[in-house]
Order: sequence, then structure tokens, then C-alpha cells
Amino acid sequence: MAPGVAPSVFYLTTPIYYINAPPHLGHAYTTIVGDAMARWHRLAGDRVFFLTGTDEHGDKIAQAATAAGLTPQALADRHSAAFRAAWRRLGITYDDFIRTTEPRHATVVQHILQRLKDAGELYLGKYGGQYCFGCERFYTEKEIVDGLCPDHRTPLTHIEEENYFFRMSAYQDWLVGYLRAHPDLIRPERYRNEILGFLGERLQDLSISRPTSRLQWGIPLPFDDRFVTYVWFDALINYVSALDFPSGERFRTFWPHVHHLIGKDILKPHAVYWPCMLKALARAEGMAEDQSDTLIFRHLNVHGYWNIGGGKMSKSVGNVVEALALSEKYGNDAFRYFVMREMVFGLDADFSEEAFVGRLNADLANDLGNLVARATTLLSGVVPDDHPSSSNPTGLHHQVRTASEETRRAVGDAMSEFAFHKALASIWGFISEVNRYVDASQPWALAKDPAKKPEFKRVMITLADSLRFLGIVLAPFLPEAATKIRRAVGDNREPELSNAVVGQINTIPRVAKLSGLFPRVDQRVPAPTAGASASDRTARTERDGRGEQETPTGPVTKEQFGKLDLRVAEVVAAEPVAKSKKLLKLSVSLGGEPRTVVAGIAEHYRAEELVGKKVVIVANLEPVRLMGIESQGMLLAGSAEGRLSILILDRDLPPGARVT
RNA sequence: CGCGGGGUGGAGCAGCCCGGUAGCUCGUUGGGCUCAUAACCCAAAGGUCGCUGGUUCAAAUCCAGCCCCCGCAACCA
Repeated sequence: MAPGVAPSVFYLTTPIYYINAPPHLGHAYTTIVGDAMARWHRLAGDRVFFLTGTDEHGDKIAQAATAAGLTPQALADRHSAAFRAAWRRLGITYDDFIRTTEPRHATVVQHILQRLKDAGELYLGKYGGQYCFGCERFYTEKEIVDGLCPDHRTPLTHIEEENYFFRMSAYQDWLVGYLRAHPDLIRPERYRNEILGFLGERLQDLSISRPTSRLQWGIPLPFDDRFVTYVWFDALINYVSALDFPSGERFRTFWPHVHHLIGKDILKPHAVYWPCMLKALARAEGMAEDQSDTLIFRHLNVHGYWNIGGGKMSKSVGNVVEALALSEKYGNDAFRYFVMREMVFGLDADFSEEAFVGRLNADLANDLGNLVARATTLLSGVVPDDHPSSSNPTGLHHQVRTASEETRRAVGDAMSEFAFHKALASIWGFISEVNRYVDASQPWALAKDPAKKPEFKRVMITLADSLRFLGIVLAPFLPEAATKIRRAVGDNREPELSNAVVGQINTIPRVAKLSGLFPRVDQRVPAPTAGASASDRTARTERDGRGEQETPTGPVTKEQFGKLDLRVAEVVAAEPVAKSKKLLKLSVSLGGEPRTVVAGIAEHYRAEELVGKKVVIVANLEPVRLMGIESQGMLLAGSAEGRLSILILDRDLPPGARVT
């Protein structure tokens, strides 16, 4: 606890980001809190190593490269560079950036594979399953729809494939015991519970290879060149390969103090595969059984998801990338502040520009920025002097000092549990304290009364010292603003936590006026997107960022229109589709032939109210399977602003009548 | 029984692990101040902490059950 008391060693990792998507809010959040944490420990005088990087192997990368006419390595170089560029813009102070395509990584992966193989932890086994050649992947029972590939709707082939497996199942009991003995290994606790729940069921061995017949873009197994390493097994190892495992100086120094930082989406590989791998590796490296647990990481810190504008964020890349763009619009410090203050570490949070601007105005402009402005205005108007104040800091003045000590302690406590929001709230408590102090001591009144001069001087000193204090404790969170604040009060030293206490200075320093640190932003946010976000999301299911087509616009010939076979249909039966949220299964009559039509209107119509209605369907649309039911037509309906209305005939016509 | 998050004053949230006067931000109302970025400070109004039962001297907090909302996944042909 309490960093700064005894300097120690601190090793922090972010996940290595998979380069199939551009850097977005999710990546940025993890990296920003990691950066703040690293900076905090450096501030405390700890010896810090902060690692991030990119994960570059696997199918998707190879395919994307082919599509782009590049070699996988060329594509990886380009995409990995995008991450480094993003982190540069955000001012991330990583100590190392590892790429899984680097030789230093491959060497360690192969070393580990060989050791595990030699120790009998790996075996060649058969994996059988339903395989889709179109998707080039296996499907699980749950994913298969009526025996068909859910994507291609083609029959799957049962194939058996040889692969190397890691005897992970052998470590299940050990892992459960270890988790129970180390309650803070995974935190917050909800994620530990989730994993313990998962471990209540039998753990399978882990397939750690892919045959080169299916995939070449990976690290070859050192003992069998027919295979490359499975991407997760490869990726997790980055945390030690970056430290030159097993014998590097870095490894010996930093690994015993490792904290992993991840999002909840990759909890399982980190909480299950990784400790099992490490345990097996410890044995394979010949560590004594009572020593082998020392190879396990110390903490896994798990954060939640960002929801965007009340909606989701993960798939629709557009939104998350736009969210990240706000860092350029409002500045890095504001962006860092918002994501760290708004999200309770571990829980999900909502991201919106409105909330962002709200925080920016209320906390950064009104509280912090305004305090800095009013204090530096007062201070820049007085003549600096080297004569120590003769007045003792009692009463009001002493309260500020006490508050600074309280704040420093509270921030330390919060940071030790990755509670960034608490840390910031504590600092803002201090800012309020100082704002109150200014009001209560009324320096503008003291300045007018010569008899109050010592008192006035005391206030100026306390104010300057308070800003200096803020310039230190804010450094991990708002590095740019914190530097400006320290400069303004004439503190040009590197910030150190040991100096973070009010009461260190007893003369008035030369202070430069600093206003506009965080200017207020006009609260009006352009078109908050009530309906727009919904359509945005569906419109943006684009594959690679481009080519999203809005509604087709160009003119259509009558001939083209005539290709559509639109028909009047009578709904003879309707029922909701089990487990579906949006679908109704309709049985419709077109005169002779009965048809099944699945329509995505369950959120707008009840099944009963449709029976007997004469509707319009597209009768010659290619049938598709929805939730396992074949839909042989499409129901026409209009929609706007979240409301939906199906087309119903104005006058009666027999079922089957053509619509033109 | 697919996975997960949540239901706390008008809005958005913390608190829940480690039971003990219900807190923060925004908003509203009234007042103060004039050093400051129409900012800052004080005060007030406003909550049966989703429901039910249990444990306890004491439950927002622990336990059990239930209801509702929201994401993810599979579906809006």
C-alpha cells in the first residue's frame, strides 16, 4: 500500500491488442489507466516497467493481408504502427512495446513450447468437429443451426484434425485451490467469482496449435513443422517474452511484481489458461513444487465495457473510433480525466459527448481551472519575497495542510486497488477544500488592510503551496495540466510524491498567471442522436471501414422493379419465435401456397393482432433461415424514429394478388 | 435455464466485499462573495435505497426467491 513510503518494483501490462481493428475507445481506456498507474508508481519513486504491444498472428490477419494484396507482415507492420501512433498522440509512457511477430517473442514462445513438450505437458491429439470450409473454422453444437453453418447455411463437414494439446485439465484442481488461497489474484471480486463458477465445470485440455494446412501465419511449433502456435497461447506469452524469459535481468527484476490489466472480454484466457500455463512452465523449468507458484502473476485487474450513447460499443467500430476522436477535440487531459472519472473500475459505463462535456465543464473548468485562475491571479499580483512568513499556519491554513495529507493517503489507497474514479474524487475533494479556503480567508479583503499583511502573506503561501501540491498529485492523471500548474508556481522539478504535501514552502514564490487551463465548452452538443445512433449502428456493420452504402439512391428502371414479386398475403397464423426478441413467425396464404415468413416486428406487433390481416410480402426473395426457421418472403413495413408500421390493404383483395 | 451489467431524491452515479445517522455530480430554489473561466462559497427542497421473505439489537449493505431494465451472442430478407 501507500506508494512512496517504501520504493518498490512495479510491472504493469496491458493486453497486446489484436490488430484486426484500428485503435478505439476500448483499447485507449485500458492503455490510459495503465499509463496513469505507471505514472503514479513512478511518482512514488518505484522502479516501473510498463508494457503494451500488438498481437499479430492468426487467420484474420492473414486473410486481411491477402485481401489487401500485402504480405501478412506488411499488413501487421502497418496496423501495429497505428497503435503506436495512437499512443503517442495520447501521451502514453510505455517502457516497451512488444509485437508477437518480433524474433525476441518467437524465440521465447518456442522455448516454452519445447520445455512443455519435453515435460510431457503437450500431446498430439485428435480434435473432431463440425467444420465449415467456407468459414475455415469449426462450429460448436450451440452455434450450428439445423446442422448448417450459421453463416453460409451450407452443410458442415465432420472432420478430425490432429493438434497439439496442453494438459490444462490437469491443473483445474490446483487452480481452484490457488484462487481460493489468493482472493486478490483476480479483482474486482465479481470476476474472480465468475471464474470460480466457470471452474465448477470440467476443464478441457487446450488446443495450442493449428495445422499449417489451414493456417501459416503463426509461430511454428519447434518440434513439429506441420503446425503453428494457436494465437492465444502465443499472445499470453508476450508478458514474459518482453522480459527476456527465462533468464533475462528484466524478468528476474520485474516479473515477481506483475500486474495485468485487461478488459472483461478476455477474462477467461487470462484467468484460466495463463495461470495453468505458468504453473506447468514452472514445473517444466524444474522449479521445486513449493517454489512453482512464484511464477504465477500477482494480480489480474479487470475492467468493464464502455457503452456508447446508451448503446453498445464492441462491434460497431465507427462509434468507438469516434469516441476516441474526442481526445483530439477536447484534449488529452480532458479525455483521460473523463474516462478515468466516469468509469468505476470493473463496472460498465456509458460514454457520451454530453457526459464528457459535462465533466469537462463542471470538474475541469469550474473546479480545477477556475481555482488555478483565481489563485494565480491573486499570486501574480503580489511581490515575491524571500522572507519566511512569521505567521503560523493555524486554523484555516492548517486545515488545507491536513486535507492535503488526507488526499495523498486516499489517492494512494484508491490507486492500490485500481480505483481511479475514487482517486480523482479525492483530489477533487481537495480542490473544493481550497476553493472554500479562498472564500473563507478572503485574500482580496486582507490585501486592502495593511494590518492584515502577515495574514495575507500566509494565505498566499498556502495557495501557492496548494497549487504545487495539485501539480504533483495530478501528474499521473492530467500530465499536461499538472506540468503547467507546477511551472506556474515556479516548481520546475520532476514531480515526486514525497513532495506532495502542503506546508513545504514558507515564502511567496514568483507566480505566473495561468488562466484558461480548461476553458468551458458550450454545453450544446450537436444533435445528440436519439434515432440516429440506432440507424448508425446497423448501417455500420461494414467489414473494413469503407463502402457503407446508405439507401440506394440512383434511379431504378421499371424493369428492375418488376423483378420483385410483391403479393397480397393473408396472415393465417402468427406466433413469436422462441428465444427471439424481434422475430414473429407468420403463416401466410397467397391463395394456394401457404408460406412461412419470419418478420422482425415482434417489438412492434403482437402475434394475435396480425392474424386475418392482409399484408404485402416480397414473394420471390431468396429464402433464408432465421433462428432455424426458413423464411420464404419478406413482410413490407415502414419505419421511422423507432416506430414501425406494416403495410395493410386499403381495400380488400384476394390473397395472392400482385402488387405493382 | 446462453453470457454479462444494472434497478439508490428530477437526471446521472458512488456506497454493497468489511452491516450501525443515505452520499456525490448535474439540475431546482434562496442567500453570500467579487480574487476567478456567468465561475466560487453557504443553505434549502427532494429518496419507503425494485419487490418479498430470512439472518441480526441493527440491512441499501449479508442470505433466499421473485419482478423489471440494459448490453453481448444468434435472429430485423
